[in-house]
Amino acid sequence: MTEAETARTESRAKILKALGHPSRLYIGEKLAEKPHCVHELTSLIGSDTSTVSKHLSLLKNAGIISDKKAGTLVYYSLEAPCLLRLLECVELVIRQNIRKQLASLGSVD
Amino acid sequence: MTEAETARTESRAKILKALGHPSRLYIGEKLAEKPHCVHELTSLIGSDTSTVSKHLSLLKNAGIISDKKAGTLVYYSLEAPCLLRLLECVELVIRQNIRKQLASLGSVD
DNA sequence: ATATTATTTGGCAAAATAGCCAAATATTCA
DNA sequence: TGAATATTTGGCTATTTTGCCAAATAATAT
Repeated sequence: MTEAETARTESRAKILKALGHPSRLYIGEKLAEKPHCVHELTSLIGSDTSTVSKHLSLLKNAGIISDKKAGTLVYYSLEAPCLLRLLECVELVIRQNIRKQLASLGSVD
Repeated sequence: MTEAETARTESRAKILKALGHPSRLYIGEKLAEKPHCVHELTSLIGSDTSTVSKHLSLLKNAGIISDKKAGTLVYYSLEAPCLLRLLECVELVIRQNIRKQLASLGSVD
Protein backbone atom coordinates (compact mmCIF):
# COMPACT_ATOMS: atom_id res chain seq x y z
CA MET A 1 0.00 0.00 0.00
CA THR A 2 1.35 3.39 -0.91
CA GLU A 3 1.28 6.12 1.66
CA ALA A 4 -1.58 7.82 -0.18
CA GLU A 5 -3.59 4.60 -0.29
CA THR A 6 -3.02 4.11 3.40
CA ALA A 7 -4.26 7.60 4.23
CA ARG A 8 -7.32 7.31 2.02
CA THR A 9 -8.22 3.87 3.30
CA GLU A 10 -7.81 4.93 6.92
CA SER A 11 -10.08 7.93 6.62
CA ARG A 12 -12.75 5.87 4.89
CA ALA A 13 -12.47 3.07 7.40
CA LYS A 14 -12.84 5.51 10.26
CA ILE A 15 -16.31 6.45 9.08
CA LEU A 16 -17.42 2.87 8.58
CA LYS A 17 -15.99 1.92 11.94
CA ALA A 18 -17.95 4.70 13.60
CA LEU A 19 -21.15 3.26 12.14
CA GLY A 20 -20.14 -0.30 12.93
CA HIS A 21 -21.70 -0.40 16.36
CA PRO A 22 -25.37 -1.16 17.06
CA SER A 23 -26.08 1.87 19.23
CA ARG A 24 -24.27 4.25 16.93
CA LEU A 25 -25.97 2.90 13.86
CA TYR A 26 -29.30 3.23 15.62
CA ILE A 27 -28.48 6.82 16.47
CA GLY A 28 -27.77 7.45 12.80
CA GLU A 29 -31.11 5.99 11.81
CA LYS A 30 -32.98 8.06 14.35
CA LEU A 31 -31.21 11.25 13.35
CA ALA A 32 -32.07 10.52 9.74
CA GLU A 33 -35.68 11.09 10.78
CA LYS A 34 -35.08 14.27 12.73
CA PRO A 35 -32.67 15.83 15.24
CA HIS A 36 -32.74 14.43 18.77
CA CYS A 37 -31.26 15.51 22.06
CA VAL A 38 -29.11 13.26 24.21
CA HIS A 39 -31.70 12.18 26.74
CA GLU A 40 -34.17 11.29 23.99
CA LEU A 41 -31.60 9.02 22.39
CA THR A 42 -30.62 7.68 25.77
CA SER A 43 -34.14 6.59 26.60
CA LEU A 44 -34.56 5.06 23.13
CA ILE A 45 -31.34 3.09 23.42
CA GLY A 46 -31.56 2.22 27.08
CA SER A 47 -27.96 2.51 28.20
CA ASP A 48 -26.28 5.02 30.45
CA THR A 49 -26.34 8.69 29.43
CA SER A 50 -22.59 8.88 29.56
CA THR A 51 -22.30 5.93 27.22
CA VAL A 52 -24.65 7.53 24.72
CA SER A 53 -22.82 10.82 25.03
CA LYS A 54 -19.57 9.10 24.16
CA HIS A 55 -21.10 7.40 21.15
CA LEU A 56 -22.35 10.78 20.00
CA SER A 57 -18.98 12.35 20.42
CA LEU A 58 -17.37 9.59 18.38
CA LEU A 59 -19.91 10.01 15.57
CA LYS A 60 -19.37 13.74 15.64
CA ASN A 61 -15.63 13.29 15.48
CA ALA A 62 -16.12 11.18 12.36
CA GLY A 63 -18.12 14.01 10.83
CA ILE A 64 -21.30 11.97 10.62
CA ILE A 65 -23.37 14.11 12.95
CA SER A 66 -23.27 17.64 14.36
CA ASP A 67 -24.56 19.21 17.54
CA LYS A 68 -26.28 22.43 18.47
CA LYS A 69 -27.06 23.74 21.91
CA ALA A 70 -30.57 24.78 22.82
CA GLY A 71 -30.69 25.84 26.44
CA THR A 72 -29.77 22.90 28.56
CA LEU A 73 -30.33 20.51 25.71
CA VAL A 74 -27.92 19.50 22.97
CA TYR A 75 -29.55 18.54 19.72
CA TYR A 76 -27.70 16.24 17.39
CA SER A 77 -28.40 16.15 13.65
CA LEU A 78 -27.30 13.88 10.85
CA GLU A 79 -24.67 15.41 8.61
CA ALA A 80 -24.02 12.40 6.41
CA PRO A 81 -26.37 13.08 3.56
CA CYS A 82 -26.62 9.54 2.34
CA LEU A 83 -26.68 7.33 5.40
CA LEU A 84 -29.94 5.73 4.32
CA ARG A 85 -28.60 5.00 0.85
CA LEU A 86 -25.54 3.47 2.45
CA LEU A 87 -27.74 1.30 4.61
CA GLU A 88 -29.61 0.08 1.57
CA CYS A 89 -26.35 -1.38 0.36
CA VAL A 90 -25.83 -3.05 3.69
CA GLU A 91 -29.34 -4.40 3.51
CA LEU A 92 -28.56 -5.93 0.12
CA VAL A 93 -25.68 -7.88 1.62
CA ILE A 94 -27.91 -9.14 4.40
CA ARG A 95 -30.62 -10.27 2.00
CA GLN A 96 -28.05 -12.01 -0.14
CA ASN A 97 -26.66 -13.79 2.90
CA ILE A 98 -30.09 -15.02 3.87
CA ARG A 99 -30.76 -16.17 0.34
CA LYS A 100 -27.51 -18.14 0.38
CA GLN A 101 -28.32 -19.70 3.73
CA LEU A 102 -31.69 -20.81 2.42
CA ALA A 103 -30.09 -22.22 -0.70
CA SER A 104 -27.60 -24.25 1.30
CA LEU A 105 -30.37 -25.60 3.48
CA GLY A 106 -32.24 -26.56 0.35
CA SER A 107 -29.28 -28.49 -1.02
CA VAL A 108 -29.14 -30.53 2.18
CA ASP A 109 -32.74 -31.72 2.00
CA MET B 1 -34.99 -0.50 21.36
CA THR B 2 -37.32 -3.36 20.68
CA GLU B 3 -35.90 -6.82 20.31
CA ALA B 4 -36.48 -6.68 16.56
CA GLU B 5 -34.71 -3.34 16.29
CA THR B 6 -31.80 -4.71 18.25
CA ALA B 7 -31.47 -7.70 15.96
CA ARG B 8 -31.71 -5.66 12.79
CA THR B 9 -29.28 -3.06 14.00
CA GLU B 10 -26.77 -5.66 15.12
CA SER B 11 -26.74 -7.47 11.81
CA ARG B 12 -26.28 -4.23 9.92
CA ALA B 13 -23.59 -3.01 12.26
CA LYS B 14 -21.71 -6.26 11.84
CA ILE B 15 -21.24 -5.61 8.14
CA LEU B 16 -20.13 -2.02 8.63
CA LYS B 17 -17.78 -3.09 11.37
CA ALA B 18 -16.22 -5.67 9.08
CA LEU B 19 -15.47 -2.92 6.57
CA GLY B 20 -14.33 -0.51 9.26
CA HIS B 21 -10.70 -1.50 9.19
CA PRO B 22 -8.13 -0.15 6.74
CA SER B 23 -6.80 -3.49 5.54
CA ARG B 24 -10.24 -5.01 5.20
CA LEU B 25 -11.59 -2.04 3.33
CA TYR B 26 -8.59 -2.17 1.05
CA ILE B 27 -9.26 -5.86 0.42
CA GLY B 28 -12.83 -4.97 -0.52
CA GLU B 29 -11.63 -2.37 -2.99
CA LYS B 30 -9.16 -4.75 -4.58
CA LEU B 31 -11.71 -7.52 -4.87
CA ALA B 32 -14.10 -5.06 -6.51
CA GLU B 33 -11.63 -5.03 -9.39
CA LYS B 34 -11.16 -8.78 -9.61
CA PRO B 35 -10.68 -11.89 -7.46
CA HIS B 36 -7.34 -12.22 -5.70
CA CYS B 37 -5.63 -15.00 -3.83
CA VAL B 38 -4.28 -14.61 -0.31
CA HIS B 39 -0.64 -14.09 -1.13
CA GLU B 40 -1.46 -11.44 -3.72
CA LEU B 41 -3.43 -9.50 -1.14
CA THR B 42 -0.73 -10.10 1.44
CA SER B 43 1.97 -8.57 -0.72
CA LEU B 44 -0.30 -5.63 -1.58
CA ILE B 45 -1.09 -4.94 2.06
CA GLY B 46 2.29 -5.76 3.51
CA SER B 47 1.39 -7.49 6.74
CA ASP B 48 1.76 -11.09 7.82
CA THR B 49 -0.04 -13.75 5.79
CA SER B 50 -1.82 -14.99 8.86
CA THR B 51 -3.10 -11.51 9.59
CA VAL B 52 -4.49 -11.14 6.10
CA SER B 53 -6.00 -14.59 6.25
CA LYS B 54 -7.84 -13.62 9.41
CA HIS B 55 -9.13 -10.43 7.87
CA LEU B 56 -10.39 -12.45 4.94
CA SER B 57 -12.11 -14.91 7.20
CA LEU B 58 -13.83 -12.09 9.05
CA LEU B 59 -15.05 -10.52 5.80
CA LYS B 60 -16.26 -13.89 4.62
CA ASN B 61 -18.09 -14.47 7.86
CA ALA B 62 -19.87 -11.17 7.32
CA GLY B 63 -20.94 -12.37 3.88
CA ILE B 64 -19.02 -9.65 2.08
CA ILE B 65 -16.64 -11.94 0.22
CA SER B 66 -16.48 -15.59 -0.77
CA ASP B 67 -13.65 -18.01 -1.46
CA LYS B 68 -12.91 -20.70 -3.98
CA LYS B 69 -10.02 -23.10 -4.02
CA ALA B 70 -7.84 -23.45 -7.09
CA GLY B 71 -5.09 -25.94 -6.39
CA THR B 72 -2.95 -24.60 -3.61
CA LEU B 73 -4.42 -21.14 -4.00
CA VAL B 74 -7.58 -19.73 -2.50
CA TYR B 75 -9.22 -17.03 -4.54
CA TYR B 76 -11.42 -14.53 -2.79
CA SER B 77 -14.17 -12.61 -4.61
CA LEU B 78 -16.41 -9.75 -3.66
CA GLU B 79 -19.97 -10.79 -2.92
CA ALA B 80 -21.30 -7.42 -1.79
CA PRO B 81 -22.74 -6.10 -5.01
CA CYS B 82 -22.64 -2.47 -4.06
CA LEU B 83 -19.49 -1.91 -2.11
CA LEU B 84 -18.35 0.81 -4.46
CA ARG B 85 -21.67 2.60 -4.22
CA LEU B 86 -21.43 2.39 -0.45
CA LEU B 87 -17.95 3.88 -0.59
CA GLU B 88 -19.23 6.78 -2.64
CA CYS B 89 -21.44 7.67 0.31
CA VAL B 90 -18.46 7.49 2.61
CA GLU B 91 -16.54 9.68 0.21
CA LEU B 92 -19.31 12.26 0.39
CA VAL B 93 -18.93 12.48 4.14
CA ILE B 94 -15.19 12.95 3.80
CA ARG B 95 -15.56 15.70 1.22
CA GLN B 96 -18.10 17.42 3.39
CA ASN B 97 -15.78 17.25 6.38
CA ILE B 98 -12.95 18.78 4.39
CA ARG B 99 -15.25 21.51 3.15
CA LYS B 100 -16.25 22.29 6.71
CA GLN B 101 -12.65 22.39 7.87
CA LEU B 102 -11.79 24.81 5.10
CA ALA B 103 -14.78 26.97 5.98
CA SER B 104 -13.78 27.12 9.64
CA LEU B 105 -10.23 28.06 8.69
CA GLY B 106 -11.63 30.78 6.47
CA SER B 107 -13.69 32.23 9.27
CA VAL B 108 -10.58 32.51 11.43
CA ASP B 109 -8.60 34.52 8.88
C1' DA C 1 7.68 -40.20 0.15
C1' DT C 2 9.55 -35.63 0.44
C1' DA C 3 10.06 -30.99 -0.56
C1' DT C 4 7.74 -26.86 -1.75
C1' DT C 5 4.32 -23.46 -1.73
C1' DA C 6 -0.15 -21.58 0.00
C1' DT C 7 -3.25 -21.03 3.57
C1' DT C 8 -5.29 -21.56 8.07
C1' DT C 9 -5.21 -22.08 13.00
C1' DG C 10 -3.66 -21.60 17.88
C1' DG C 11 -1.67 -18.86 21.05
C1' DC C 12 -0.07 -14.86 22.96
C1' DA C 13 0.74 -9.83 24.28
C1' DA C 14 -0.35 -5.15 23.25
C1' DA C 15 -3.73 -1.94 22.09
C1' DA C 16 -8.34 -0.35 21.51
C1' DT C 17 -13.22 -0.33 22.78
C1' DA C 18 -17.43 -0.49 25.62
C1' DG C 19 -20.03 0.69 29.37
C1' DC C 20 -20.74 1.83 34.00
C1' DC C 21 -20.33 5.05 38.06
C1' DA C 22 -19.15 9.28 40.09
C1' DA C 23 -17.94 13.86 39.54
C1' DA C 24 -17.62 18.13 36.93
C1' DT C 25 -19.83 21.54 33.97
C1' DA C 26 -23.56 24.26 31.97
C1' DT C 27 -28.07 26.23 31.78
C1' DT C 28 -32.43 27.48 33.42
C1' DC C 29 -35.70 28.66 36.88
C1' DA C 30 -37.50 29.89 41.42
C1' DT D 1 -27.98 32.16 45.27
C1' DG D 2 -29.52 27.49 45.19
C1' DA D 3 -32.09 23.66 43.20
C1' DA D 4 -33.08 21.00 39.18
C1' DT D 5 -32.09 19.14 34.72
C1' DA D 6 -29.01 17.98 30.81
C1' DT D 7 -24.68 16.80 29.21
C1' DT D 8 -19.79 15.80 29.32
C1' DT D 9 -15.61 14.06 31.31
C1' DG D 10 -12.50 11.11 34.14
C1' DG D 11 -11.56 6.82 35.71
C1' DC D 12 -11.94 2.13 36.02
C1' DT D 13 -12.60 -2.84 34.56
C1' DA D 14 -13.97 -6.25 31.37
C1' DT D 15 -14.05 -7.51 26.78
C1' DT D 16 -12.67 -7.40 22.13
C1' DT D 17 -9.52 -6.66 18.50
C1' DT D 18 -5.12 -6.65 16.25
C1' DG D 19 -1.08 -8.62 14.56
C1' DC D 20 2.79 -11.37 15.03
C1' DC D 21 5.08 -16.04 15.39
C1' DA D 22 5.07 -20.85 15.20
C1' DA D 23 2.81 -24.87 14.01
C1' DA D 24 -0.72 -27.45 11.48
C1' DT D 25 -3.03 -28.47 7.18
C1' DA D 26 -3.62 -28.79 2.09
C1' DA D 27 -2.20 -29.44 -2.59
C1' DT D 28 1.26 -30.08 -5.93
C1' DA D 29 5.43 -31.48 -8.05
C1' DT D 30 9.94 -33.96 -7.98
